[in-house]
Amino acid sequence: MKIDPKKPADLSAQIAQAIRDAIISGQLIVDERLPSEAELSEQFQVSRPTVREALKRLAAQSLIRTQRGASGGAFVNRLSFENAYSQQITTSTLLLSMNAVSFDTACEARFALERACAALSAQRRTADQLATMRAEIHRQSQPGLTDEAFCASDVAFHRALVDGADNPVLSYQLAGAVEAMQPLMNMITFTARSREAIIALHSQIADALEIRDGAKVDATLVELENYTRQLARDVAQQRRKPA
Amino acid sequence: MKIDPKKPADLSAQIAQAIRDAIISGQLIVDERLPSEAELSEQFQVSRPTVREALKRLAAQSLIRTQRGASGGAFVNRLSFENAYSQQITTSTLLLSMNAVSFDTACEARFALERACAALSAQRRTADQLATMRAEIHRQSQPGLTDEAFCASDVAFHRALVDGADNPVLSYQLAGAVEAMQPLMNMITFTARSREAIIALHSQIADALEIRDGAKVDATLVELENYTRQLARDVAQQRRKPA
DNA sequence: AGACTTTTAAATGTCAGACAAATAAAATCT
DNA sequence: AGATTTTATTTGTCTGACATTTAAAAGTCT
Repeated sequence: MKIDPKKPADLSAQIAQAIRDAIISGQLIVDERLPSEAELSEQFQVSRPTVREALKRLAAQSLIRTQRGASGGAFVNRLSFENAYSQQITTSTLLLSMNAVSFDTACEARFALERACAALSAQRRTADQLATMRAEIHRQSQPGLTDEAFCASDVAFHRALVDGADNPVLSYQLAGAVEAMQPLMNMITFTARSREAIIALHSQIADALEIRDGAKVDATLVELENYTRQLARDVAQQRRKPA
Repeated sequence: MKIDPKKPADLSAQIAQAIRDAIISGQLIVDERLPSEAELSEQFQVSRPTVREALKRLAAQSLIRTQRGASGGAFVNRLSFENAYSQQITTSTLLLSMNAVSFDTACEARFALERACAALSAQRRTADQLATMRAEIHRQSQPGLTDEAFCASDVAFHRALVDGADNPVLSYQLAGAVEAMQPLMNMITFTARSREAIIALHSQIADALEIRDGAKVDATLVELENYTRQLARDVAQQRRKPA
């Protein structure tokens, strides 16, 4: 683990990269303790604040965790799927908002990815997951539900669908796509009629999953995608010429 | 932008979160300059090193960039797709290696996602992208190619396929899945015969894309997935009883 | 001896003050 | 006016110190 002494700027970034490389390459394994900040500053020939800046960079990526006190220190973190989820969601959300990704583009990506899970989920979904989906459908049909609550339930429904594929890597990838769509979905106001239509499609999906008909799930997702995009177009149109 | 003075530990994390929230909520917009470190330390009533640790955390997530000198400072970064790619790849790679995700699981996810692009790519792929794919196929058939180079070309091929869908969100999501597979793929040694088989399937995919036959692309990807998983099984078997 | 309490040492968290280096704007000179 | 020098601002880094947390060691009592 060495750093280039010729490039004096961004020492903390170099040190962070050196430690990151050590973790990625397996030189540092999960739960292993890094040398103390004092030892690291001696190893890299920099001051402790510089080492600390490097460690904070790694902590921001959940690559390490720190613990105070005797026998404390910085430890290599097991990057859990949950940690990765939340990072992915933050990143995806910012990516969409900062790059002015259109609703259509985001929607297309989200449904394309979700359809990738359809067949697997039809094969493997558990009774529990199906029950979750039914429960969310029921919640969605409650009167007096706010748009935010409806959206949240929508996310939970699709989350259960994705989890049905029983592949953590897929769930992880989809988490970003589905959750990052929420701010965009929140721009849509769901009328009673549009909610009905969505709930009907959700029910169709649940029915298809119940009989493990992957093709039907896929087809219904296409319908749902088209309907969602239509709703977004309507909102855009109404904005253009308001009443 | 306030922090809780009652929880004295992890001040830098709190400050980072406060600034992060301000960025996500749109209070700080792209390319806006943050207050100087001195001003921030006064605002938050902490020392400059603490502020710096917070800023480094944000820099690690590419949320800000810093510039030295007069009229320098920390600026809100436009989170580009490219920045997000590399972070996603790092995260995905670590996620797979640290959680002992099986080859089958990763492979299944990767191809499921890639198949999600197949139909779109068949519709929209440009002549350029097709040419890239042909070029990579040609490279793959060169004799004396190392396994790493073959893998790299394989990634480039699939990258072009995904980019053909002309949806940056899809490309971003897929980047993680495809690239994170590389360390796992590198465990496979590609014999001359297996390379031939893969190249044949690649050619089939390119041919199908040329005539914009999405279903054929999809079917061939299924074949490729099965073949890849078979190769991995063979490697595992050979390891169990080595000659 | 064993269980409980106190002390101690090690580590991170935070602070204050200082200087170096880069950089753009202002001032100066030709 | 244009080129050069100076200056002020800001980040990057260092030194040294103290606070806080925590586990282990030492001590104490039963």
